[in-house]
Amino acid sequence: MDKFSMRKLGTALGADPMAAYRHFTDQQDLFDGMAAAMFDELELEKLPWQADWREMMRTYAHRLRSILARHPDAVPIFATRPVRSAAAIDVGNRMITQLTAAGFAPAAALQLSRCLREFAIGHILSRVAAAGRGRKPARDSPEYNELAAAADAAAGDYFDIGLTAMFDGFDRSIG
Amino acid sequence: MDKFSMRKLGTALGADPMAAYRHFTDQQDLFDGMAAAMFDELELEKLPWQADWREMMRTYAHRLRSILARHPDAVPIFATRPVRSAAAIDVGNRMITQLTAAGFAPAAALQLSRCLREFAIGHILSRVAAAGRGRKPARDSPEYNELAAAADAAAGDYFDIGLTAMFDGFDRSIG
DNA sequence: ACCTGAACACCGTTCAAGT
DNA sequence: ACCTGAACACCGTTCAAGT
Repeated sequence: MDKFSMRKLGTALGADPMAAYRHFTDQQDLFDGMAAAMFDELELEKLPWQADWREMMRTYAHRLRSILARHPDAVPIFATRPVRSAAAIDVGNRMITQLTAAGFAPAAALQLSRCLREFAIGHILSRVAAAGRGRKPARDSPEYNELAAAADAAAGDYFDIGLTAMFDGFDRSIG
Repeated sequence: MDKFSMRKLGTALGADPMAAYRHFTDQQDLFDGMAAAMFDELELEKLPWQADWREMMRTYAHRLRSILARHPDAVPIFATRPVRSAAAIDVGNRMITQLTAAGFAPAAALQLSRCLREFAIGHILSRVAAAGRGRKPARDSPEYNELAAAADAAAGDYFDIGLTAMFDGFDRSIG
């Protein structure tokens, strides 16, 4: 698959190259729509809102990660724009509500939710970025890739470890 | 300032539009160089390697954030590629060394350093992304921006709070 | 050996002309 | 009212031709 373009989108879907402009005013507008559509994949109704706040937030973060992992080419698009769709605002509000009910001050609840989202996005972004480089010969110094591979093997899948650290750290602010 | 291009880079520096190709083979190659140059701004020799591991990691994360904040247009470029420069490898090795000396298992040291970098990049990326949208009228629903602004005011600068949470969480793995 | 600029194969976006 | 495709102002990259 080669690089995305507005023209290719239309032709790939069997329409004329300008067809996208009949649905979106702009490339930015289309990208905003893509980010909102990815957020919708969270299926907010199915998130465990009634569970313990750690399980709720953990499930949210893991689902976000797996959505982004399914669309690696769209990760940079998702990561570089704030999503302000109805679903995004809804998820945000529910999270704050549940976290404050669990004992967090409103500001701390907001901070926790943001830290989590930022960590998840940074994490998947680095995974996608690293994956995008594996192919090339890297004629300069092939040792780097081996070193990176060895490091990856040693670190394993540390996403959940990072999440747990965040939870443990924020947990202290409840007492 | 309008969008970057290889041609504009040359002309902006008083040379011909193709001048960049005499120094870099590619746009990717130039971007890799930019990311490495930003990493060099860390001035690794001046990091507090001998300090407590928390202070060391905190200083590293804050310096990384302020470097990226100084170059907002380059943040997406930095965030979407792994930096494998000599300075980057050096910083990584020193961090692992100091963290293991502080009592972390090698794998945990690697995980902590990665979680921190990913959180820092995700954090600054979301700040840059949010800042890039403030200008537009947002004819659809101006309330979103006010809501976001109110939320920002309530959350304040929570970067250090996120860092501290990570530290506290990983601290438990030492005992 | 280095520099230049024309040329190629694309882009995003607009808009007059068709139906 | 919707669709089409030509046109405009760009891109990244290559490469023959100059010096």
